[in-house]
Amino acid sequence: MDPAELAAQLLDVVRAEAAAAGADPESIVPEDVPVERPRDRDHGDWATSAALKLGKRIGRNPREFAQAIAEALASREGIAEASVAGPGFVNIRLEAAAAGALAARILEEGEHYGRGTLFDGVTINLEFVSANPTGPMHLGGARWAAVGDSLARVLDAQGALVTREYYFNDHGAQIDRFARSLVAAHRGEPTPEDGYGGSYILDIAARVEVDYPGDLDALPREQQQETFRELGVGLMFDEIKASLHEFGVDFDVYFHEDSLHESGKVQHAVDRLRELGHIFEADGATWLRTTDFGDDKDRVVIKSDGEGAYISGDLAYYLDKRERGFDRCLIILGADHHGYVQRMMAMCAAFGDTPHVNLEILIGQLVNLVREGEPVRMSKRAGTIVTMEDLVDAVGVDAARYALVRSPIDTSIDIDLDLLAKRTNDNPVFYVQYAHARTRAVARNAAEAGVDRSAFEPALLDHPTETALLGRLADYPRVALQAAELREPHRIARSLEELAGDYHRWYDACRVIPLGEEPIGDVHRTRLALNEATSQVLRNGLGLLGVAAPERM
RNA sequence: GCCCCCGUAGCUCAAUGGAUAGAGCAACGGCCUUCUAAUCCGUAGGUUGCAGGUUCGAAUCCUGCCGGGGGCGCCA
Repeated sequence: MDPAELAAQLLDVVRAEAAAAGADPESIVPEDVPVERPRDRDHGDWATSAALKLGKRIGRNPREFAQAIAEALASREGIAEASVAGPGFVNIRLEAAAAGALAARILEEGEHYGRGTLFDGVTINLEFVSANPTGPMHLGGARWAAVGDSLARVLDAQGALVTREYYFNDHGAQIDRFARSLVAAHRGEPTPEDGYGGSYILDIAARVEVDYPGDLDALPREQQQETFRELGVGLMFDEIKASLHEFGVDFDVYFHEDSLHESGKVQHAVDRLRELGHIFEADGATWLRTTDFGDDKDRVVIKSDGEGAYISGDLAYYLDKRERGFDRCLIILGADHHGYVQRMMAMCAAFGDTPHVNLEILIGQLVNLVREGEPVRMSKRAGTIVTMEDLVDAVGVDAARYALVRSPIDTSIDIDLDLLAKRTNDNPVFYVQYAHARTRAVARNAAEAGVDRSAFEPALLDHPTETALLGRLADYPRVALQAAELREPHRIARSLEELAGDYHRWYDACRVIPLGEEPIGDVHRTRLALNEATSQVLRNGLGLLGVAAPERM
C-alpha cells in the first residue's frame, strides 16, 4: 500500500465518521486528511492529523474523533494497527505484505516511479543563468545553472514541457565597457575607469587578434572597438556555453537581446501596450504606466534619446515568450535583481496576463566566497572572481552541482574552495552516490551467487530497517511533487540523503546473499527486489539533480 | 529612509502550522577472516537572535526590535 491508497482509505473513513457526527461528508477534501511520515519512526509507518484539523469544524473532540478514525481504519485490509497519540494524531502501521508490495511496483514503473501529472501538457519556459558575456561564469552563475537545470528536470517529471532558455545580454553599456576593455588590453593601455580587469580580458583580446583576418590597427578607432566587441562577445559566449556544457547544463534556446531590438520586437511590444492604453509620453520619453499594476513608479520604456531603456528588452522578451506559446514563464534571478520583480509583474499584468502564474520570478540569494573563514569580495571588474571552472576543478562536477542544489535558493551559501578541496568527504553527495554504488555491488554479487527474483514474498520484508526503507521509498513521489509545486529541487537532495541512510542501515542488518551454508530462500529473492527498488529510486532522484549514479566507487 | 532574503548544535545546513527541532562534518567511544568500513552503532552538543501576539499546537504565521546580506537610476 502506498500513501495514495492509504490516503484514499483514510478519506473514506473520515467522511463516514464526519457523516456520523452530522457533517456533510463532501465538505471534507483530501487536503483535510494528510498522510504524513511521523518524525519518530516508533510512532508508526504513517500518521494523520486529520482529527486535529477537523475536530473543531465538525464539532467533535479531537481525541474522540481520532479514536473513531483509528478503530475504523484498523479493520481495513493491509492495516496492521491504528492508534491515537498525543492531542489527536492517528498513527498507522501497515502489514508487512501491504508495505512490501511497493518494491514490486517500483520495479514495474522503473524510471517512471516518482513522476507525476501536476503539469501535464503545460508549456514552461524556464530562464536561468543569463549571465552577461563580459566574463567567465562565476560561482553565482554556477548556482543558477545547477538549480535551474535541476528544476527543469523536476518540472519535466510532472509532465511539463520545459524549454531551458538563456537570455544572452549582448546589447548595451556593459558590453561597450567590455569592448573598451579589450581594446585597451590590445593597445597595452590600462583598464578603463569603468572597464573590466582580470587576466581573461588579456586572453580574449589576444584571441581576437588571432581570429581577425585583417590588420586591427588599420581600423578606425570606432570600428576597431566594434570588431573587438563582436568577436570578443562571441568568444566569451562560446566559453560560457562550453563551461555550462562541461557542467552538464545545456540550453534549448540561447536568446540574443540584440535580436529583440533588430527585429522590431521592442516596437511590437510597445505598440501592443499602447493599444491596451498603458503607454504615455512625457519629458520626451515614452513611459509605461506600471503604477496601475502595483509598481511604485512608472517606468521609462523609450528614453528621450530614442534608445530603448533596459525594461524595453524585458517587455519584448516576455511578449515574445508568450507569443511562442508558453503558458508559464519562469525566471531565476539573483538577489541583486529583486528590485525588478515588481515592475516585471506590473508589465505582465499590463499585457493582460496574470502575475505569478504566467510570469513567475524566483529570487535566489547569492553565493559568497569564503577563504579561511573570511569572506572574499568577488568582483568581475577587479578580476577577483572564482569561476565555475575553478569550482569544478576543485571538487568535480557532481560534488559541485550537488553542493549548489542542496540548499533552498532563498538562503545565501558560503563556498570555501580550500575546504571543499581538502575534505571532499564532507559533501553528502558521496553518501548518496555510495549508497547507489552499493546497490549495484549487491546486485552483481547476487547474480554471481545465484540469488534471482523468481520469488517475491513481501510479507517477508518485516525487519524494522525494511519497514523504514519501504516507507521512505513510498514517500519519494510526494517529495518529487512537492519539489515541483514549491520550485524547490533541494528537497530531492535532502530526501535522497535520508533514503541513503535508510538503505545503509538496512544493508547492515539484512543480507541479500545468504551467509556460508545457508540456502538461498525466498527472503533473499525478495530482498533483492527491495535492493533493486532502492537502486531505482536513488537513480531517479539523482537524475532529477543532474548528478551521476555510479556503478562503482 | 523604503523594499527583499537570512538568523536553528562548534561548522555547513534541514524541518506542509504538528508529537521529544533533525542530518552531515568536526569531537569522543565502539563494530571488519561476512553482499563495498566513503557504511553502521553509541556519547556529547540547542532559550530555533530578542520581546510580544495569533491557536489545541509556532523554528514556521503577525507586530516591534537587534544583527548579517542584497536592492532601490531616462545604468544594464
